[in-house]
Amino acid sequence: MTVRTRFAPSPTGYLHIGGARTALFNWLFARHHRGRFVLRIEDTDVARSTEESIKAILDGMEWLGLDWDEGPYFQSKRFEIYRKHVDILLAKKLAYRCYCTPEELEERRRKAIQKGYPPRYDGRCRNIKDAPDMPFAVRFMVPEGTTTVEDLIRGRVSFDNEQLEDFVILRSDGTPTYNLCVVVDDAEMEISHVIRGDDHLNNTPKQILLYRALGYPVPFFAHLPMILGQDKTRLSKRHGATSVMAYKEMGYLPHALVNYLARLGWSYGDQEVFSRDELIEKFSLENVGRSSGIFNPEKLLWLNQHYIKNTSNEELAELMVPFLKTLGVDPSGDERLPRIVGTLKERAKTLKEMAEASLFYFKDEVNYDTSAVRKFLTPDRIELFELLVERLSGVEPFTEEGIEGAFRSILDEKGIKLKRLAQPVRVAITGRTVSPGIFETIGALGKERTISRLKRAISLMKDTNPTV
RNA sequence: GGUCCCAUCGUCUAGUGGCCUAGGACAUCGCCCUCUCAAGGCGAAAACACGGGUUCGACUCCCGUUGGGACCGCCA
Repeated sequence: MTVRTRFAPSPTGYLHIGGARTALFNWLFARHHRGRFVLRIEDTDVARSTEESIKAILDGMEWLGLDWDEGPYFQSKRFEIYRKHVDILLAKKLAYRCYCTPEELEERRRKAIQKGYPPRYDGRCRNIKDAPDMPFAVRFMVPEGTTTVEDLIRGRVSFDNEQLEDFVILRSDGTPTYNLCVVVDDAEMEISHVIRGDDHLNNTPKQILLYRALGYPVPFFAHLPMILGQDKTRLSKRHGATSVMAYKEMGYLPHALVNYLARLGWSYGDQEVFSRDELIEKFSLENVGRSSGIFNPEKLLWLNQHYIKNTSNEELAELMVPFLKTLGVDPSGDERLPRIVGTLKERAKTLKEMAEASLFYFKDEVNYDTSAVRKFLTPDRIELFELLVERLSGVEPFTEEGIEGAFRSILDEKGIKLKRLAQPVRVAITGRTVSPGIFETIGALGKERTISRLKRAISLMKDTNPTV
């Protein structure tokens, strides 16, 4: 049997963290088994579905590298197929027309809750005659008995059919509902494994009943635990960024998010870091946990930092360009970029952070931190700086080793510690007290710029009444 | 309210009856390294929700309690 999985989002918003993980697990399962991964857009709710949302979901999938083999299929274009299935059920007397109006149902539901009864449809239209002129919905006739879900993650879960009401499969406006569409599509698209969120477990018996009524084979089910926010409630906007694309904008690497999401609910011994191929190779439903997990942004951040650190300078240079541009820097043609990135990548948690930290390399005017200047750019270092300018000018080629040599020669002569010289120089060329290593910073900045910044600092120090 | 699911450090988790004095990772704290900040290294603190069984022996199996979550729509 070839494995076929699917991701079936409804386009009523962006691709969020929870959806992305569901998509990822389906994708991993399909790839692991060399099966097919299908994308299907569940847009039967015409009122709430939007084009932007479809695009947002596709963009998110693409960014994460979750490529699909078939689709996207759109349920809105398959209404005829669903109608046909409803007719079959109607003909087999496994479904019936219901003439109750939504208002009546709402009223009855309200009363039931008030009296403490379960708010369930009572099946009153089961045996009434068809009235051709009246608007109707179609309900599935739930048989008596027990329905058991054989879940690959939860095990065997049984439901008493009495708990299932005769649910609507076709609305009075002629559009089909979720439970019907999902079954028809999964059956027709020959989905072998339905891997989805825990929140669908309670729908599963209804769907199994539908598969049977329609004469379709029942697929395997696997219900993934939910992802919760810090307060243990279902992850939502209140918990901060939940849109996948928001993470792109914040400077996350797609694979960091993939790695993080994979480990939220799934594990492989003590291993935390997985390449894409490793994930595919090692993923299995057996190692998916059963309890819901809390989304932990700090661990994601750590993974992001880890991957930034381990990405090549060239690649990072390219990834950082859009972030620089939004900061007003156009680095195109600047050959220093890979090297600059190299000095920053050990200490950046996001691409955005890295871009911000790199600004001093590009701006002609150093943005001085006043208290740093006051503390480190004092007149007693003028001589040291002049000496450094002289030595640095003689360094050719301008390599890190050469730069360090220039520094060391001064330190030896003056009998001072590197600290004495490095901090003021750092302030002079970056404007602040925190930066990458001083030699690599100077190397990446370049000879001309370094010397001009040192000279500018010297004149600042000479100025008894400096304005910075 | 009814039904269903879940329960190991703050968080993600390892653990499938003796290997557990419960392991790893993030976060936290300390030390080392050091030109600042990071990174890195070393170390510390930190958990089997509770109560009953079953068993020679339970984190592991069963039951209950408690707690959390989901679903109960002519939403998906």
